[in-house]
Amino acid sequence: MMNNVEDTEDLRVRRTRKLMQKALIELTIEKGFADITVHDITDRAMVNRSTFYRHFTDKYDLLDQFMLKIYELTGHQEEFLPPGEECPAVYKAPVGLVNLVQHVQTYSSFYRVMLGEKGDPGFTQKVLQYVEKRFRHLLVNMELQSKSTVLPIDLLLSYVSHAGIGAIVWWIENDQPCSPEQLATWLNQFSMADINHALDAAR
Amino acid sequence: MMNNVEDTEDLRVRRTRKLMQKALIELTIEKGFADITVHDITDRAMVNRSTFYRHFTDKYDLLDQFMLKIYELTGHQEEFLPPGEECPAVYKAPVGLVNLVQHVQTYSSFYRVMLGEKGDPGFTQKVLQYVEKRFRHLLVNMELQSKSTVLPIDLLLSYVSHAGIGAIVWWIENDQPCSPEQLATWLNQFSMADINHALDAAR
DNA sequence: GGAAAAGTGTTGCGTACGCAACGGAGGGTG
DNA sequence: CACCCTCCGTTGCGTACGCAACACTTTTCC
Repeated sequence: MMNNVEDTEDLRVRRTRKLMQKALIELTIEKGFADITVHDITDRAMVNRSTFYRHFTDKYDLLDQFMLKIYELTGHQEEFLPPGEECPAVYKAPVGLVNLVQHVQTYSSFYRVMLGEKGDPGFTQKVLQYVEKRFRHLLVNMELQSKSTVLPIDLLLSYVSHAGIGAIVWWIENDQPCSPEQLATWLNQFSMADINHALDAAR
Repeated sequence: MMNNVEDTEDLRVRRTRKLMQKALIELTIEKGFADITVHDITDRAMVNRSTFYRHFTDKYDLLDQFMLKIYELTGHQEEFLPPGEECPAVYKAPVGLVNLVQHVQTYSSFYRVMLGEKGDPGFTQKVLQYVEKRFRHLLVNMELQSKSTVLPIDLLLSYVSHAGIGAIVWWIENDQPCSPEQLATWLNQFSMADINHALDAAR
């Protein structure tokens, strides 16, 4: 039991989880995350309540497993700036970032709620932590993290992470006024500019 | 096995059937009824193919079971004109008719295909036969069917049934330009006028 | 306050379903 | 013709799930 992340070949398992995730998303949009009960979810998903506990410990666990999609989408961050190289005037946004923004667009109603007042603070925190982690990873790949001695690196990370979430929030609360690729490109430009600016200051 | 119409308490059974009906509707809209295979349906519904045959003999059977909804919606035809009474200028449409039109509206994309060139002729025939049956039932309730000796009653039934379908087709192919209640009222007015006219001619 | 109701989390047993495999009927392509 | 491929329809076995019931905690309401 509680075979959490892994492959789960059985069609019944995949279907059941999909139905419950779908129910969670719909219900979150309708009444906010806090007011949702396990009974609500299983009712909507046409699944017995006991089955819920075979897969998840609670609704937060279900939410976490939904977030795995984000990890998958951004898991392969192939592209990064070669060390010491100047930033070109026009960036092509990394594939992972475009995937992420497209994913947000697909579930925009859900994210609008979850990142807002009727959402879950823990969710926002987890998203922030993951974004920070990705940025930290990026800096490691750039082999530049050691140079930054003047400006605290954690300040920089918190800064760009919150900024990225801010851009996403603006985007979904204004009904995605630009394409995902456009937003991803801007996000990439701004965050890279911030990072490079911080590194310049540190030199 | 093959417990066709009945209650089917088990949640798994109801869910499985619902998922397959949903898949059928979606696929019909996407590629037409003729091109759908059992594999397509089970794939979309996230159900094993063998499970399909536990519930239905083929896709036509699945389609038939979807039509049961129509029978349920129109099953209780409470209101009908008292015999010999004059038709009032403004009708209130029968509940069953309003329910039917609302149901068509809910699945309008599906009916648009099914009643059109990419649909199934047998489906249209079944709808027509059912509508005829309802009209025949109505005439029996009005206790007026015996009076019609000049005009063949089957001609009248075929006339008003096809006319009703025609109105529905116009309605869904023009994106429901009026409310279901409005359409139901018109349908009721016209068909009742036709029936009474035929009866007058027979007198 | 105290009772009723709603929500959580767990259990054993029966069953609907997934899986793999089968044979068979078209239906195109060399 | 033989060959492959798709789709159909069925079967036996193992398993995920539904159901009912349970104790417990938290909410709601008079």
